[in-house]
Amino acid sequence: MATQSSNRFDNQEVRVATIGDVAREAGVSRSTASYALSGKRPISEEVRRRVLAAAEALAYTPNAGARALATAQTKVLGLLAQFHEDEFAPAMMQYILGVTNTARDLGYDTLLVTEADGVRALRRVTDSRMVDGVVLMNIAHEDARLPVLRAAPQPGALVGLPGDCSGLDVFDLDFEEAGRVMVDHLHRLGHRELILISHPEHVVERGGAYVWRLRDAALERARQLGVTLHAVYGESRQPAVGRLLNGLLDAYPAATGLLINNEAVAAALPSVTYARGLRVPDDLSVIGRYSADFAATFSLPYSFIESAPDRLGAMAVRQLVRRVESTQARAEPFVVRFISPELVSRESTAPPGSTRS
Amino acid sequence: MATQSSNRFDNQEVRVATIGDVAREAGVSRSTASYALSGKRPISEEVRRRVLAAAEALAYTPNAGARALATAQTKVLGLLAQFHEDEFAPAMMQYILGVTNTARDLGYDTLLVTEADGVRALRRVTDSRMVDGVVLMNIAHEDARLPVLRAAPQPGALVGLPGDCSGLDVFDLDFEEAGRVMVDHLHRLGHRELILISHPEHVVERGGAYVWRLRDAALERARQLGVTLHAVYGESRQPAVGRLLNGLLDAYPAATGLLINNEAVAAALPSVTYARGLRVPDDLSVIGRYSADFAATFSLPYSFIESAPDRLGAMAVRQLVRRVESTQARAEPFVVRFISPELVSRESTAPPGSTRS
DNA sequence: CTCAGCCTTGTTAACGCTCACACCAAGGGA
DNA sequence: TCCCTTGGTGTGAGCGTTAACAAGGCTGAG
Repeated sequence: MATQSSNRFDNQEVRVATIGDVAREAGVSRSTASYALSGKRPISEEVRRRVLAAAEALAYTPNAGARALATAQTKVLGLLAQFHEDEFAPAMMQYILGVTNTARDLGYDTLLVTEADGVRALRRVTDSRMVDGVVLMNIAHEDARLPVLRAAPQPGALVGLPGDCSGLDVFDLDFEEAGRVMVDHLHRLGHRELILISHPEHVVERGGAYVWRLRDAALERARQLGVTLHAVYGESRQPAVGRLLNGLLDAYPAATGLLINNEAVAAALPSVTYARGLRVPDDLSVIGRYSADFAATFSLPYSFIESAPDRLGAMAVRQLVRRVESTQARAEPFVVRFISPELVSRESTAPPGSTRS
Repeated sequence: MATQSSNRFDNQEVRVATIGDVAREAGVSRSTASYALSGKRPISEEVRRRVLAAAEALAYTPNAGARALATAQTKVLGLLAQFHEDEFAPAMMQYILGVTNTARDLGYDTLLVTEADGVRALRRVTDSRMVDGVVLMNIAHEDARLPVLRAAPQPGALVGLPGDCSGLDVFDLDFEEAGRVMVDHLHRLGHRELILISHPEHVVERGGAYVWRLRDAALERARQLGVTLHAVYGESRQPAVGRLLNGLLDAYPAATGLLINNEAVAAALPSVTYARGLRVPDDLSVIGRYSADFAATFSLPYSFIESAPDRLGAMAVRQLVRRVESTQARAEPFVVRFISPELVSRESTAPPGSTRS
């Protein structure tokens, strides 16, 4: 179970090379070594070679803490995500990867903070100057973190739309348009009674605006088109999801289309339709809202609105880094950008067949 | 689209309070303020109150970079995860949360590094002293990062079993035992022909030992028990997964049990069984291997071996922090710990019914 | 009365890096 | 001839924090 061999920590700390060591090895001053490495002022070819060789030989890597102290830049971005009880964590992964990968491409590392108390977490990472900027996720309509962010010395970017965007760069899917696209699409095919399943009610209570943004826009469009739309809260776990779906299909036998603004419900739907002998799209047309990646990994055969989590994460990071790196960019007005919902066809919609009932 | 209001970065940097400001405000020296805040040496009640009040009034938070430089401790752990093309990212989320949450409980933040080049990433975060220790995930049998980790000045912990554990703390599910438990369980119920679906072949080629560890142990046990076991590679995406499953069920009509060591395949199975009119467990017994959380969110109705990602992440972090914080703990021998596979019943197994064919 | 020893606080030197400010030599224009 | 520029390099201060060392005042024992 446990090896008896002694370990590499037995002998005292191996001292790692500093820029002073590199300078000595190359026979120059510390600043010359620094400049040769950074290229921030002209250095003779001869000296530059010697410094580079010395750095290579000593496997020199600048000490991040020291550099941060001297430059007031950490080259780290904070990523604040909140995972509430009962939330659908797996879908989050795509957003996170969008952020970490883009950050790295731009030369930044990412501090992932999943602390439940988001306000305290944000205050901690900004006040301590651990990060040059922050990306906030899981934005609530009235998000308690926003006042803290606005007062922070570092810039920040949001993935998700809050009630008040002032003083912030905001990126989100255009959920209103997504709702309209869903309704339009099925209306055009001839559907006249639809069901829209959103997230669980507690998500709304927590201020998850994307729920009502899509729903209200869908309801409005349905009203304009004379389509009946039953908008209901969803569930995020089994067996509640299954019960809910069966209950809805029983309650609205004339509904011929299903709109799903909730990954967990979409994931649960295939089992239910198969169990009930419903054919998609012959008996029931379905449109979801998630990412292509998510669809592929979870065998979701439905047409869907691409939620583009990676693109959103990337956009937020790019704007954030712009502000971090340029005083000029810092002074620019804040932006609120929406990604247009794109309907990806998986052929799960068709003109309504005979009524299901 | 963009507000015209000027922003808070227009005026120059708000200088944030340093410990010097706190000291001045409290009328003491910097070191006294430091000691009063850290409690590392006795301070009179009177002075301590003054310092605390000053710190409070100035909203003082220690500068992380400066502290790191002075103490040679960053209070940050690195989490190195590699997301290979075509890998099943969502299942990763649970492991990550296990790490970040436990780290935070112990007073550490987490630097999430998802860079494709894991060796370079590891070298960067350790050499630059950005982190006090690292947790490595997605361990390959011959993982190129391990030599780097062994040579690093910081301790590290692995989630996943490499070929050579020397000089490392390792935590993993006991995949061998998991394979045996699966086979034993179905054998006891009377099954005599089973199919085991693993990960895609490229996972094995990349050195994903958990694939063959479970498989080989299952094959060995099956041999001992006189059970026929068809072990095959899986797929991780639609529509390949569906094709694979259908193909297998056609190819082995006498098989009455399915063992699934692959989240993506498990997620895809319900659609296939429903489509084929197969009842679980009446016509087919199924056992998966994933986490309870995963099962709940993805409506997976199968009995499964709990893979306990959160527990593994937490164990790794706890051991890592022990080593980071205590010279004594550093000198202790390295450990390799396996979590025992626990079979969680969802009643998807039963004695074999009439042969499916 | 003196001095060891404790309690409390201050002084100062790091930690490793960057950058503003010299400084020097060589070359070119007036 | 002198001065000014320009290219190349060194010196040293400072980033904010900690901690080793020093030092003062007080108590109590001899």
